[in-house]
Formats: sequence, C-alpha cells, structure tokens
Amino acid sequence: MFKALADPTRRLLLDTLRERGGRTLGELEEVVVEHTPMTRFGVSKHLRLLEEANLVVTLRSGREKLHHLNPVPIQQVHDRWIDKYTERRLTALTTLKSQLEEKP
Amino acid sequence: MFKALADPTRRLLLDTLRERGGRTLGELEEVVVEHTPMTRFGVSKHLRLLEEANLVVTLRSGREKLHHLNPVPIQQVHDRWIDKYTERRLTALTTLKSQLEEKP
DNA sequence: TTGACATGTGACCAAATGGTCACCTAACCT
DNA sequence: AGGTTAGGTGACCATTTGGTCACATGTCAA
Repeated sequence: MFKALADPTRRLLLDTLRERGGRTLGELEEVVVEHTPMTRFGVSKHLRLLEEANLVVTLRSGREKLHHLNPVPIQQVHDRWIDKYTERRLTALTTLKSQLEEKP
Repeated sequence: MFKALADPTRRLLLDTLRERGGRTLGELEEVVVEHTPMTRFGVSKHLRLLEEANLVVTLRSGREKLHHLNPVPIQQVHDRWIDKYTERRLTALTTLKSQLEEKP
C-alpha cells in the first residue's frame, strides 16, 4: 500500500481518479501519456498495483473496466501518525531547535 | 517523500519516534534490531532518507543527534486526496458495485 | 462469424533500492 | 594526550522494481 504511493505515475493516476472516477484503462493511458512516455502495458501494471493496494476500486462493465479512487487507506495513513496534539508539539520543537542552534 | 514511507523499517522508525521523540541513532538502532536483523549503517541510511523527506527533524547536541517526527508532510498527503465529501461518495460506489456485480 | 476493440499475462531487460563493510571524523572523559 | 563513544561516507553486491513486447482472452457490432 505504501509502495503503491511511492511512484509518480501512480500518484498521477490517483490525482486523475480523484478529479473524476469511472475511467477506463484507455482513458487513463491518454492522461499518463500526456505527462510521460509510457505504453498501455505500463499503465496497466501500475493500475494493478493500485488495485492490490486497495487504493483503486474497479467495476467491470462489458469489456470495459472502470476505475475509482478509494480514499480509505489514505485516511488510515493519516491516522497512524497524526493526532490532534501533534501539531502543537511540533511548533514547540521548531522553536526549541532555533533557540539551541542559532548560537554559533 | 512518498518513497520514504514505502519501507517497513522506516515506518517502524516513524512509529518509534511518534511514541517518543529526541532519540539518538543508537537508541533507534536498538529498536530496529529487535524487529529485524540490521546493522547501524542500515538504520543510519534509513534515517538520512527520512530526513531528506522532511519526515524527521534532527537536532545536534554535542556528539549526539536527536531525532524527532515531523507530521506535516503526512498531513499534506492526506489533504491531497481526501476531502470531506469523499467518504460519502465512496459508500455510494460500494453499494453500486454490489448491485451491478452480484448477479452472475 | 468475422473483424475490431479493450484489456490481461508471462518473459525479459535496465535501473533503482536495501544492505553491509572498511574506513573516517568529531566529541567526551580521564 | 590517549582511549572510547556517537555518528558519517563511499564502494560494492543482491534483490526489487519499472517498463516493454509478443501473445492471449473476451466482448461488441455488422
């Protein structure tokens, strides 16, 4: 799941699907090719990884395969390392760092 | 930044630093070695990646280097793909998928 | 049924990544 | 000064990953 997020092409696919879901492989290939040179097969492989990571949900309709973004795993990543008090602690740390290091 | 999250050892380091910050390389090495066989050098490399990804902030104190978790980039990942209406849309999609595919 | 269209699979190659080691610098403590 | 401790660097190797291609499957439409 984390590895699925680690590739720029896959993040582009997620961005595209966030904008509008229900796209076919062909449509997604067009979008990717605008940004980087890649064949249909490459896009297909990336989509399979995103599916396995449960970041993309698919729905077959005849010979077409419609892809949709699944935001739940990303929410889980967020919840793993963020709590509502963390941001305040970070601010305190930054201040401390400045105080301790700005004297050469 | 995304690649930094793609490795289990680095996620373990983030988890450890979330629990308590201000740890030295030596402390972190101990924690990692409990879970997986790795030398100090391996841990050091992973920490460097986390620093470059801005997921870990360091603070030198004498010959020690204290590591802290920086949650801001993770917050940004969350904000990139999640909006407050997305969750509801996902529920609708799941229902649709069931309706359309559960007839063989 | 015949052909065109949308997608999937397995083999294969080049490049990036994870990990270790030998060696090095710098700080603390008698 | 000398020894010990904390950490860093560059070379190197094994494995994984990104990408393509030849080929195969299944679906629509005439």
